[in-house]
Amino acid sequence: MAKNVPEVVARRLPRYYRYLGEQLEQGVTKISSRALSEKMRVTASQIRQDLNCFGGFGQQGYGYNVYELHEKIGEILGLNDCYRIIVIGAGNVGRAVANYAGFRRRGFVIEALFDNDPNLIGGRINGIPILDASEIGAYCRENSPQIAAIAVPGHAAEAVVEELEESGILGIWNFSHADLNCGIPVETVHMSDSLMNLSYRIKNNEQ
Amino acid sequence: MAKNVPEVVARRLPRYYRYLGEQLEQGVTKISSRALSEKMRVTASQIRQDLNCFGGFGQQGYGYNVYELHEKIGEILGLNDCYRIIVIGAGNVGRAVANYAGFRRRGFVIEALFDNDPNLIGGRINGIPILDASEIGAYCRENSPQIAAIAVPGHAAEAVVEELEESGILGIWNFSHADLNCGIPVETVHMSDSLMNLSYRIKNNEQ
DNA sequence: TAGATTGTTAATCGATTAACAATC
DNA sequence: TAGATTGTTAATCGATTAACAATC
Repeated sequence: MAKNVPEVVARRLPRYYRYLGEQLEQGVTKISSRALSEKMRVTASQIRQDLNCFGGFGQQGYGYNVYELHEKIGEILGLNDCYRIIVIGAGNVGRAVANYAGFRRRGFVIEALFDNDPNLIGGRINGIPILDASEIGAYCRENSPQIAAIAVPGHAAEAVVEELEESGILGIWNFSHADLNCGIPVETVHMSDSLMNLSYRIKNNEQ
Repeated sequence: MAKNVPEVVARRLPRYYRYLGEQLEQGVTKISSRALSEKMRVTASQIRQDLNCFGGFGQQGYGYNVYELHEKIGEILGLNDCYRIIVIGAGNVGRAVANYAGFRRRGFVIEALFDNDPNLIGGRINGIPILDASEIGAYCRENSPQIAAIAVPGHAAEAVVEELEESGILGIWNFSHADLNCGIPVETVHMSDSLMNLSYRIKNNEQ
C-alpha cells in the first residue's frame, strides 16, 4: 500500500472513519463516493483520490462496502492496536486530558499521570493515578506505554520529551506551546490557536 | 485592509503571534522575515506573503519591529476585545475545557457552564458555576457572552447550536463530533481526530 | 446487456517559493 | 552612498476537480 500519502489526505481519514462508523450503526451497508461526498461536503473526486492512495477499496458500478471501508481505514489509522497513554503534567491541561474520555472507546487508554508537585503525587484524577515525575523513565521502560501527552509548560516540555524519547515512547501528543522537534511523531493540539482563530473569524464575520 | 485572506494564512497567524510575544519578552526589538522564518521553520517568502495580506508592516532594509508586528497581529486576530465564553455541557469534555485555563491570559474568560443534570446544577468547576441548561437562552440574552463552547454529545449539539444562534452568540467553539452548520463561525477541535492522526503516524513511522 | 460507479489520467486551481525592483 | 530587507510580481509546485475509460 501507500504511494507517498500527502499529509492533508491522512488528516481527512479520521473524519471519513467517524462518518462511516455512524452509517454502519444505522445499518447502511453500501455507499457511493457521490453519496459520501454530499454528506461530508467534499467532492466525490476527492474521496476517490484519497482512498486510492491506500488501494482500491471500491467496486465499479457498485460503490463501497461500508463495513469493509470502515475496517480498512481503521487499519490504516492503526486503530486495531491498543495504545496506552501517559500524561505528563497534572495541572489544568493534564486534568483536562485525563477527564476527556471521548477517545477511550477507540482503544486509547490513559494509564498514568506524572507530576512533580508532592501535593498531587499519590492522588488520582478520574481514577488515574498521579505518579512522581522523576520516575517517568523507569515507568516507561517497565510498562512501555506508546504515547505520552505533554501537558507541562512549554519551557519544561523539551527536556521531558528528550527523556521520553530515550525511554522508548513512540509518539508525542503535545498540548504545550513548544514546537517540539524530535525523532518520533509529534501531534500538537493548540487549543489557544484554535480559539484565536475563532476570534479572528468572529471579528471578520461581523464587519 | 484584507485582500481575500486564504484560510491557511489566517491559521498561521496565532503561531506568529505567540512567537513574537516570546521574542518581545526576551527584549528583542527587531526581526527580519529571514530570522523569523528560520525559527519557525517556514520560508521567509511565506512570512512576507502572509503579512502582506493585511498590509505592509515592515520597513525595507530594516525588517519588522517586533512590538508593532505583535500588536498588529493581535489586532487582526481580535485579541484586544475581551471574549466571554459559556460552556454547554459539564461532562468530561466540559470539565476539560473549564479546567484548561491556558487561554485566559489572552482575554478569554469562561463565565458559566450549563448542564441538564440536576446533580450538577448549582455546583462549580474550577470556580465556574454550573447553571440549568434550560436557561441558556435567557442567560445569553441577559449577559451576551460572545462564544459558546459545545461540549455535549453530537446528536444533542445541533439543537443547542440553533438556540445559541438565536440568542445572539457570535461564535461556536465545537468540541462535539457533529459537523455543525450554521450562520456564525464554528471552530471545531477534534481531539480524537488528532489522536487518530498520531496513531497513523506512529504506525507509518515504525515499519 | 445497460446502467452505475469506480480507478486513474488530465486539466485546473490555489498556495508556496523564487526573484527582484523599490526603498529604507 | 552601499547594504539590507521589504513588498510584490512571476515561476513552480502540489492539491483539487473534472473527465472518462475500465469494469462490475
